[in-house]
Amino acid sequence: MIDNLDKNILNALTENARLSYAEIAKANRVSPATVHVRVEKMRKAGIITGAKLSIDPRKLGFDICCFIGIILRQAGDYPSALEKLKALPEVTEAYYTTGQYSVLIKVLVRNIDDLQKLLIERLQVIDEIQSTETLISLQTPIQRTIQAT
Amino acid sequence: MIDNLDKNILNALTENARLSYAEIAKANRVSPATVHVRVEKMRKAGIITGAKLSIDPRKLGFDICCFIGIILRQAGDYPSALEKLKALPEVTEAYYTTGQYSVLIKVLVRNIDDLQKLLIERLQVIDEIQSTETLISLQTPIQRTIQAT
DNA sequence: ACTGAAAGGTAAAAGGG
DNA sequence: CCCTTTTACCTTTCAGT
Repeated sequence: MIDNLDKNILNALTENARLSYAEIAKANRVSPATVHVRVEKMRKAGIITGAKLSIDPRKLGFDICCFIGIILRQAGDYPSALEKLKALPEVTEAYYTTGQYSVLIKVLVRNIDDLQKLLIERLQVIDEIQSTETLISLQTPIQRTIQAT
Repeated sequence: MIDNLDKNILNALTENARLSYAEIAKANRVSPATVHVRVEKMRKAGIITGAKLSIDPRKLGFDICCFIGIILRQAGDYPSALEKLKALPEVTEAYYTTGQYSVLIKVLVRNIDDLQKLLIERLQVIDEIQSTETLISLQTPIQRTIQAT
């Protein structure tokens, strides 16, 4: 399926997506054309889905990161609740989960006031939501990508 | 601090980090060199922290994504617990949080067996950890970056 | 399937308004 | 502060092995 060269290319690019194919090629003693072919192959296979710039949300004024565990009234409420969550730009991630909560979302907001408004005026008014539990993230000490092995 | 051009560049690149400066320049009716200067400025300011390849973990055999809420025995246990969590490659994210849990981690594993082994043999044996609660993510319907506004 | 060379395009640096 | 120009490098393609 994927060999060592593929893995090395993936691991190099997941660290730094703007690394040139030429440099990766040199490190792996192959030609830049080969790196190009491999990347295209993995893109077509759906292994590589894109490349995103990493930005520091705090530098853009989003000082608060938190997770909100959402408990829905009924399991069947999930699709319509999701549509309403998608409409909130502060919600950057959502996970449909088993366990404690039905949905776990990650939100970025500018300050505590914005968080409070989001919770009271835009989340808790959603009919499908029974209750929410907020976990404010004080620090993000680990942030990395899975290594291809 | 940052103007509209900066914001447009950020939003374009957060969507697709391999977009060429020439294309961004054309869309904003400025020269490619200007885009380059702005990007460098934002990199030096710490707004842009890097670029990462997005990959599909399932295509690499990591079929299970879950969040684990960790309750520590004592608040002071955090630094040493964190070091032990960093040593586990399956832990891709960690958040130090207020509320329900002390630490929330995101883990990627290949299958249920690996999850069970991780929980029992490598997490619950950590002295600083009092208890854990696992939320298995069945689906990730929202995954996006904050928009600069 | 990889390589090497060729063509086109892009990034980065320098100079001018 | 932004533009144009320039140079060097990079990506991408294709014929050949």
